[in-house]
Amino acid sequence: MTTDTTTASDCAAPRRGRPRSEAAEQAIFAAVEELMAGGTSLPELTIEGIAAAAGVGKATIYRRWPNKEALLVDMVSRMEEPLPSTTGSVRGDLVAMIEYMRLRGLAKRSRWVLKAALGQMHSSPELHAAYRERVIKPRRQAARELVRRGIEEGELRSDLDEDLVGDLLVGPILARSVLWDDSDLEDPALAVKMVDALLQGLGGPAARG
Amino acid sequence: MTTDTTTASDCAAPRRGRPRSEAAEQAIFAAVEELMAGGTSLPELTIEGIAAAAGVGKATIYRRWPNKEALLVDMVSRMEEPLPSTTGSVRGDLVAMIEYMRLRGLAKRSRWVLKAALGQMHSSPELHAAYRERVIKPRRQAARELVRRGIEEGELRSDLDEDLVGDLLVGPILARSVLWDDSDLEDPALAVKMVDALLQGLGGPAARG
Amino acid sequence: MTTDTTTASDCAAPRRGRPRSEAAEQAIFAAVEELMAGGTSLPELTIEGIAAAAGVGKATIYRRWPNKEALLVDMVSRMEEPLPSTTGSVRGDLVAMIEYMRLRGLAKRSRWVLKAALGQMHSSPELHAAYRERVIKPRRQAARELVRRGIEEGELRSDLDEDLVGDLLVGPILARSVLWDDSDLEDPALAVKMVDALLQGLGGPAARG
Amino acid sequence: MTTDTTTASDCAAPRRGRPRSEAAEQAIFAAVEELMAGGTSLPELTIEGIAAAAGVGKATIYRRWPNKEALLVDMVSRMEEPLPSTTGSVRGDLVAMIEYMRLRGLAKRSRWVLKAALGQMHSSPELHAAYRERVIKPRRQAARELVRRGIEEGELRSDLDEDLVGDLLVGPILARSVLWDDSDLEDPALAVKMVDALLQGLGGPAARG
DNA sequence: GCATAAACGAGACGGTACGTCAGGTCTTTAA
DNA sequence: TTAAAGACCTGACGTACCGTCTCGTTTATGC
Repeated sequence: MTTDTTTASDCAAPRRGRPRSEAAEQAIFAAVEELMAGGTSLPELTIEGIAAAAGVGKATIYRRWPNKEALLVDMVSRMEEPLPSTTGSVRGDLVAMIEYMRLRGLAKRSRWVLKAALGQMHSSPELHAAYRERVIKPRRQAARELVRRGIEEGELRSDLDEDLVGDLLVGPILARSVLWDDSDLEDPALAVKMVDALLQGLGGPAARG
Repeated sequence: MTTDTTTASDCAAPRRGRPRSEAAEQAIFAAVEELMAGGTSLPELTIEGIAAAAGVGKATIYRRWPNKEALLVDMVSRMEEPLPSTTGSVRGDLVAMIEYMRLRGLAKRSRWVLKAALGQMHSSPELHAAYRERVIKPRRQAARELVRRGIEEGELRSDLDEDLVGDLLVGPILARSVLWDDSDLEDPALAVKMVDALLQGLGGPAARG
Repeated sequence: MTTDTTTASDCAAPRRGRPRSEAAEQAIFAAVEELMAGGTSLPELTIEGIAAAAGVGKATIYRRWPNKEALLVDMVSRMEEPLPSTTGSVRGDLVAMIEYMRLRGLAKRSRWVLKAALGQMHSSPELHAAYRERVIKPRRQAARELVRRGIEEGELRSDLDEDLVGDLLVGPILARSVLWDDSDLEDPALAVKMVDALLQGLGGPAARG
Repeated sequence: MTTDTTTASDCAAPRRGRPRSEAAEQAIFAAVEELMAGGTSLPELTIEGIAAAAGVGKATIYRRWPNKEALLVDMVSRMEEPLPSTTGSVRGDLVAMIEYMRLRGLAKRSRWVLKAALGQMHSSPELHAAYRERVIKPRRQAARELVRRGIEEGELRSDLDEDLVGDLLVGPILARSVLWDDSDLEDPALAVKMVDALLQGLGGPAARG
């Protein structure tokens, strides 16, 4: 999706000519953030505007990403930080993971990028795939890993499909952060409540009896 | 956002001048469906193209909706059918609701509209609000209603926030239908599995003990 | 070019149905004059605007004239007043004719119509012809008549083509009123100067000797 | 009104960015001529059509001229060739000047442009001014110059306003070429007849006696 | 050290779609 | 039947961006 020149710096070929300017790249990222922070909606965010705001030629952007969406996905995947999954118990890790997603959904800086990429990703199949490959899949993978560990350690039921359990855990927080209002994320105890409710089940006395 | 002509059909004023053509409206809807069915991606779906496919002037579209997104949201909300919430037990109703959403997510005809509106809705706040008001809110409302009934009848725990319970039930299926792949919806027993897992809880012997 | 209904009011047929509103016609004329007086340039003068300003439906205009230009030509030809050709000497009549054209060129009310029609008349051949037939031809005809009389009475040379003499007399004042600035028409003695200069000839001593 | 690129070719500033394509400019001019030659009337001559015929984007036209009229005025002023005022006697020069205007009025290639610009120039004051400044004023200036020379050399009367004399000479041919029919220009001896008639005067025996 | 080669800013290029406006026609209800 | 109102289809308007392509300049390397 993006060019390999930056990551593949250890390439054997000598790459003659003037190297790509790192400063330009940073200026582009900064311009996008600044524009979005300044109330620019996503369709209003044009390559032309980014180039102008960054003091950069349009070709300098197109040399790095084939289109606006690729640039955004690239920005998103760069913002992904490793899950802080280092806690002891599986329940604690689940809470940590959901809390992490809650905070990301709340964070002003990353929220628009998240929503943007999610929103626009349906436009083209390849972008959709790229986003799922680089952002969603790792998260689901981490969730599944956690679920597997929980099953092994007996903290989670073993008679259920791992993927299903993973989605039951991750789905609600994703829906709240992406599809609905931001106000639904403000409760600091949300992660704990969610995990506990899910672990214990929603059934009342009638169902439990 | 949308025209009042359909809802305000009981208006007292005589509405002078030539009335809006119902045929044109249907032609527009049909053209959108046809184009999307024909592999047109969402940004490729232009007002100009819709007008041409419908054999209609652009102004006839702009007279009804201010932009493409409003047209899509309108289409979505017209496709909304009342939930078949007529079953006996609360668990049965929950299954029915989730099954309904699963089928809607699978249905070729409505899926792209759903995704489209969801995807593009982040572009402008007013559209976002409109979509939430006319599509999401009713669904959440229905879910909450069901949850309340479940609590009253003892089928659901009474010590939890109703909204939270509603989201725990609705979130996973929404995430699967909107954010992820369509292949995750193919299991016909999915709704039953989800509801039962949620009601009984995900906790294993360690947590339960 | 225009409809005959107004002039042919003595038509034998009973003309069933609601008769055409004379008030509407006057309102249209008034609206055009008002708009033009209000600084509306000619391409800005739209049928739609006229109808709105006159409080009249567009169809009411189209029922009378096929297009904007026809309406203007009709207005021009209605404004044409008979030449005051009642004076004694031919020289006096020539001066009167040119003075009449000078005043028409200066008159705020008729100037824009004159220029408008002249300007737009090149757009379509039939309009061009209509304008020439109803406005230009009568003037040239009157001028030629005058020239013929002048030749008969010995006040004008008889060895020249009548049309040429007519144009030599009428051309300069027409050019000044239509093609050039309005400031060139302000001299009240212009008509006398022109006619006398033309009658006596522009040649100086060298040519005359 | 027009771009400076052609006239200000000696500009000191480096003119950054890709330079404007001379080929595109020529293609535009050619397209206009071709369209007009092909029977397109002036209001039918759209920017859209010109761009299509020239194989050029609309923006390429709008980058150079603010509207259709400016483009036409520019074309007219580029077609202006220097008057062939090199003859010996003042009378000869006058004949040459009027003959030149007669031929321009007859010339198929320039006639429509002339009429077009003259016709449309009344639409907007700035265009009117531009046309007068770049086309009409030079012609009148040349005529006045000639008149002054004629007065000095005694070939023209010295007791008349120079401007008036100029208009008496130029007005008739202008009226014939612009306002009236083309058939009035066909006589090859027209210029000589006009000048001689004007120099000798139109007055007959009665006036002369 | 000096050519080579690529990236740089700027901005013009051919296009496409935008949302608006007006043209001229047609279909309502009211007079 | 005409009037007003206003919706209809058509098509041009002038603008904004798209993604590509020159320009002249700058900046690294490699001969």
